[in-house]
Amino acid sequence: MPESKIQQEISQRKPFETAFQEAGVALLRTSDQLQRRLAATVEPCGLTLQQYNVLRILRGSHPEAVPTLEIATRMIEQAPGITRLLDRLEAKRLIERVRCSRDRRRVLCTISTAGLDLLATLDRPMLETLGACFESLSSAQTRDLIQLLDDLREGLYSIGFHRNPTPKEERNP
Amino acid sequence: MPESKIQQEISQRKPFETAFQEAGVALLRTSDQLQRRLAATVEPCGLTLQQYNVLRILRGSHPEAVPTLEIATRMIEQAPGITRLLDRLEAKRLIERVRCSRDRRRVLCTISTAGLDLLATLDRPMLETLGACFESLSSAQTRDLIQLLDDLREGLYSIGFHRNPTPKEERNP
DNA sequence: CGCCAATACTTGACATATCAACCATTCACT
DNA sequence: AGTGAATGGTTGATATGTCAAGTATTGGCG
Repeated sequence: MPESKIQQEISQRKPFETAFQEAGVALLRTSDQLQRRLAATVEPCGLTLQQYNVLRILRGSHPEAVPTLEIATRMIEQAPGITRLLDRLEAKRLIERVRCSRDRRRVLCTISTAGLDLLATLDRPMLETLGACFESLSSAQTRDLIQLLDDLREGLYSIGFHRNPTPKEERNP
Repeated sequence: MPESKIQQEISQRKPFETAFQEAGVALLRTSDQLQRRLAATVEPCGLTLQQYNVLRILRGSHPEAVPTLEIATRMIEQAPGITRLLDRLEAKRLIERVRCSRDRRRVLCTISTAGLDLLATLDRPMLETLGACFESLSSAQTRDLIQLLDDLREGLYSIGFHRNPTPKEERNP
């Protein structure tokens, strides 16, 4: 097997110089594919994957509200445009926002009933999509993959500009 | 170990229902982090990661030209906006485009000397960034990761690459 | 030859992402 | 209190991504 799989996929003529390069390309490419399939699953509901992600976060702590920037730190992908993301969800009446009375700088976000209903209709499709995507991996392989990715992120965070330095304590809202 | 690493990172209270979910989140999140570090490495040269990727593809087949859509298929991330991506690179004089005389529908792209020079200055920084990112993985682990991602994509491709066929319902007004 | 479908892009309209500058509020300290 | 720094979030300019429809060219078929 002179050629790697990724090399064939992107029709690359020269082999990778280092395994890092191949792993990097494989990671980015695989993630992109998964992302597209998940996005296609939520798209019929008029949601982007990021919007779906926000709703999941809010459902996770429902009925407690979550301040804006804490949502940002919990996102799977870094989202600097969190305000406008929330604007769109609020415009669709899927979330509600109120200013915190104890600390008036904060804006507390809650998922609405409509949001909960919408998420409920997506639960099964999302699980099915994910299941289909990971069908080719055994459960042992899936565990290995999780472990490797965890290790990889561990190293990544030590390099710099990480968002979640320390999982901070809960603050009473 | 009641909590998984990812669960801590995104401050998730409830554990994942399936290993697929955890693996999916880990994959997307790790990829996002890697992507940001690579993007930060090419950014000082005024390039996005996608633009860098195009230049790499063109250098790979230099001095032979590559038609537009073939670039798109070789990209790491799917890029529907390939035309405008090339427009920007051409505006910066990093690539050149000419219409193919044998098949006048095609547009052939070549990397310019300036493009080659620019890439040359980025070779070392990119290798260093990648090396730093993968520092926490042994070479055996890196190989395992590549293999797992390859297997995963294998399954992904078999699901179907087509556009979302379901004609969607009307969205929120 | 003449027509039509397929190919290879290109363009326009719109949604979203990104970075920096900004405002309001709170905290720390004198 | 009173000032300055830090925090929490918003906004504006600009870049980029995405989908649908459009143009030009080619290849196939009668």
